[in-house]
Amino acid sequence: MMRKPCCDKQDTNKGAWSKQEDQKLMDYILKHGEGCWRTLPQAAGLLRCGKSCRLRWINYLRPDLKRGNFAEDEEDLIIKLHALLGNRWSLIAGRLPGRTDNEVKNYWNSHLRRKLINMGIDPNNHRLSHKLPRPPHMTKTSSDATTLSGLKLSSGTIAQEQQPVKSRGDINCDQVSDAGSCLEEYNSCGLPDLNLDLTIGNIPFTQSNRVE
DNA sequence: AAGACAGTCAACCGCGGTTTC
DNA sequence: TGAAACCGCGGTTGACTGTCT
Repeated sequence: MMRKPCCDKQDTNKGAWSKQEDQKLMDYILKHGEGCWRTLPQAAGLLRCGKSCRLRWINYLRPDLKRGNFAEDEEDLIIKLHALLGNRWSLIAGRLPGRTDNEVKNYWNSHLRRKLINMGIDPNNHRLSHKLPRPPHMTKTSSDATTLSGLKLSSGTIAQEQQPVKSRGDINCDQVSDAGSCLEEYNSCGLPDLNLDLTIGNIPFTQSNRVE
């Protein structure tokens, strides 16, 4: 027997969520917990598809969300992780308590990308870009390393050359599937030691607590 | 004051992997 | 075992807001 489609798109609302919808979703999940997004809208009395409910909960309603401006250590961590993982926003967000992948992605695209470009760093591969104008503090010859609020960026390969991601789950470091193992692979590949301290607050990046 | 433009971010879309039947 | 639905992800869009001219 075939399953029913997740929702009848003709009968669902789209666009911005109203306060009433938020409240219904919040009440339902706080009472029944997350999961079964397909049946949730009807059970919660919402004219939304399950996908939309999930997104709204994860990105906006979850009580453990931090929201507000990103701290400097959060910025540094995003940059470090992006150098390692590329646009794997969910993995990056997993290392930032209270942040969502959507939030990290938006922040990267609107702030951090430009910040790196202004520093003369190509945000795609985290290499110094020779085509871009380099700020004065980066032109000195005594040391060809620069610091981004504590993030040491050597002049050579800062991260692995970011190759186009062919498909989901396809990542450098021989198909590793998470940041922790990627770090191990990364260091064993003979690549530069980046001294990547991937911690935020008091949550160190370890194999035991790594995101899946 | 108003129109143009740029920046931000919530939400949608479509894809690929996984699960279910 | 294969087809279809589910789920989660990254890319993209579009509404809204702030700034500039």
